[in-house]
Amino acid sequence: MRAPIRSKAAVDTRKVTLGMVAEHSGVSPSTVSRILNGTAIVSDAKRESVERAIAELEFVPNPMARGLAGGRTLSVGVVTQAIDSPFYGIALRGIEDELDKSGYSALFVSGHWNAVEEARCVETLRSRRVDGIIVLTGRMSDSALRACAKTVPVVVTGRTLKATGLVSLNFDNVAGARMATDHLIQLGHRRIAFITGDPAHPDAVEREQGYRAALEAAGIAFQANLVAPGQFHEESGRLAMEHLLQARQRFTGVFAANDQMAFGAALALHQRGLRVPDDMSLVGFDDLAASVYALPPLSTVHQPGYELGRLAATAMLQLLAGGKPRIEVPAPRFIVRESSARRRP
Amino acid sequence: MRAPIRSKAAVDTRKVTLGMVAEHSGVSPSTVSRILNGTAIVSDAKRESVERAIAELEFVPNPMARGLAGGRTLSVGVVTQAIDSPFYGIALRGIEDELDKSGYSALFVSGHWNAVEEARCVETLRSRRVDGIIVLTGRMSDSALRACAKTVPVVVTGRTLKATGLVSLNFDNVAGARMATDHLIQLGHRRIAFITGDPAHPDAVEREQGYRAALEAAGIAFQANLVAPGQFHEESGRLAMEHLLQARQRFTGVFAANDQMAFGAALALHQRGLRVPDDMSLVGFDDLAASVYALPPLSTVHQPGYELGRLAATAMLQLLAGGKPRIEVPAPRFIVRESSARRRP
DNA sequence: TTACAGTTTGAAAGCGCTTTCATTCTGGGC
DNA sequence: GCCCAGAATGAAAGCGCTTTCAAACTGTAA
Repeated sequence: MRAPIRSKAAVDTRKVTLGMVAEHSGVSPSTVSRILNGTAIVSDAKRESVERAIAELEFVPNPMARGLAGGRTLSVGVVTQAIDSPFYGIALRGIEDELDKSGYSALFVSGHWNAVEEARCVETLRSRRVDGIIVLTGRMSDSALRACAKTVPVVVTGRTLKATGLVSLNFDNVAGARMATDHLIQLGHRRIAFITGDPAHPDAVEREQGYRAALEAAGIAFQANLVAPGQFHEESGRLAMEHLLQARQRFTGVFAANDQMAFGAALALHQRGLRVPDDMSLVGFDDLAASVYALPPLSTVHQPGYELGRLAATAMLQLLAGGKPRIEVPAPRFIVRESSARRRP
Repeated sequence: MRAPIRSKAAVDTRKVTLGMVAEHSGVSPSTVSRILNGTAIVSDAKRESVERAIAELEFVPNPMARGLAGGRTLSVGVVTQAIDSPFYGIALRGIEDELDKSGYSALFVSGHWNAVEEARCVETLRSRRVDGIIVLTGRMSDSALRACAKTVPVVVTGRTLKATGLVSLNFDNVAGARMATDHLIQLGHRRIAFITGDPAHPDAVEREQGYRAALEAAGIAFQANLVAPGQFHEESGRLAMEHLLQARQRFTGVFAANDQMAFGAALALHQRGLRVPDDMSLVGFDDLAASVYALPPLSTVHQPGYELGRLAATAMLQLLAGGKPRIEVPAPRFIVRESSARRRP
């Protein structure tokens, strides 16, 4: 550090220690620590003088020392699948924002949809002594998660799981998928194709359930050949659509288990010269930021990614504070845009 | 990962300390530390016995203790703008991947395109004692960055800057923008609109330079009223296009300073019933993953986000190792897809 | 006034690791 | 056979903070 302008405090910020603050304000280190952490009652006089010293010296506690001594690191690990995923990205932001408010910081690691890598991620986080772990969906087994929760607070999204030290936040995928399918049905569609997500992913299974439930409720027979397998990414959506089209199935609407696949499907349609929604209605799931700008803008189930992230962080914070979080996940909403239209007579 | 099967070591991993390893293998803690860090020569016999003990006990060094004692944290901070940005997201992944290989981990913080927040981010990172800081573009002044580099190694993208302890990786935006514009010119377009990025952002300025340079080289006069200001996000692109259209300017091609704005522009065009590329050619910049799935797929300048991230991380690693990184940033390439076509006679 | 519960405070012992510094071995060179 | 440079190792002092534990007060009941 060179010419830090700030007048008095040309002090090398990095080197100001709690001890110096103590000395500067004429109290013991213990007292400073107590004030810092609010661990005990301290007379107003001392508190004030210490606070002044902290300000003057620009003291910033060293998180490592804190962590070493106190056993807490004020950091929480977040296991995501891909840091660049459009859906998880926004959730990460929610987590970051919320955690930040409480002075915690997030450590992101990506499992890349791979149980082994995910386990490694958790190890990494544990070795970094994070105070808690947030798992965004992920591939690890429920039991692994439970085991993990034995030693460190865990918040997991995309599952419903009960255990001590473990909070799960599950979005109602079944209801969401049902809304999407119902929407198509209400527009007069009867032959509705479905592009699934990766079946190893609970979200995918639940969304298929919703699709089937809607069909059943409307008295439409489920047809296995109207279901094409996808992997939740664009290319798989394109391929699935391609597949559906090649199979010469007749259908007028498609529900893709997420928006990314819907984009891929839209491309396949475009390449075949089919127009959305005139020739084919298309709906997705997630309501990514990009869906508003899809051509045509995509009708889809809104999933509050940012909010979900914030809620997960909130739950973690409560867990860390020793509470029993009661978190309410927002209900799904269907957003009608331009990719779905009444079935042409 | 299931039940913690591993026979003997049902030991609580988190509690195995270097001291225990020392005891277990009959040497002093110093020796264990030396082996761990390769700081000195140790007889083969001891080394072996220590390594065995480490394996048996499943010892994992505590990063906090290491950090406290040794002054290194094996973590590098990354200042990004928005963790959910499609472009930066992929770069983050590159950074993560590369760092991971060397046992470092990344700490991401988002500045949200705001110099003040960014400064706070840097503070946070410093207080966490990261070993180095990678800044993805960002808003801070060059001098602030230089000052920062005095105390901790810094790698910054999106600028060209010389200083000790500071590496800058700049992508050739001018050349890229020129390629995009040239492409349109070669297709016969003469009246080419440009949607700028946020002028506070160097990338934006450079891309405009490239646009102008291409025009000039082709003997086309620059027209200020064919330039509409954007902010690098979709909505601003839509608005800019709207603006251009309303101004009743005549033009047959549009170059948006990034893909996100191109998406917005495409939507505006769509809403006006104008077709791409038949009525209007559109090109972008960045080559986001989503651009392949845009309708029609977007012609754009490929920017190697992942690679850029990896390179930044590599440079940081070299800096940390005390080297003088010589990093070569890949040259821009133009990717022709379907959003651009020969101007109709 | 004395004793005692309750409240503030400080001293000191770590947290788990790195790193001097000193010590014990080596093996040559004389 | 003796002395010394150099190699291998260990002892111990921190790194900056938290957290007992005990000491020093405070006020109050007897």
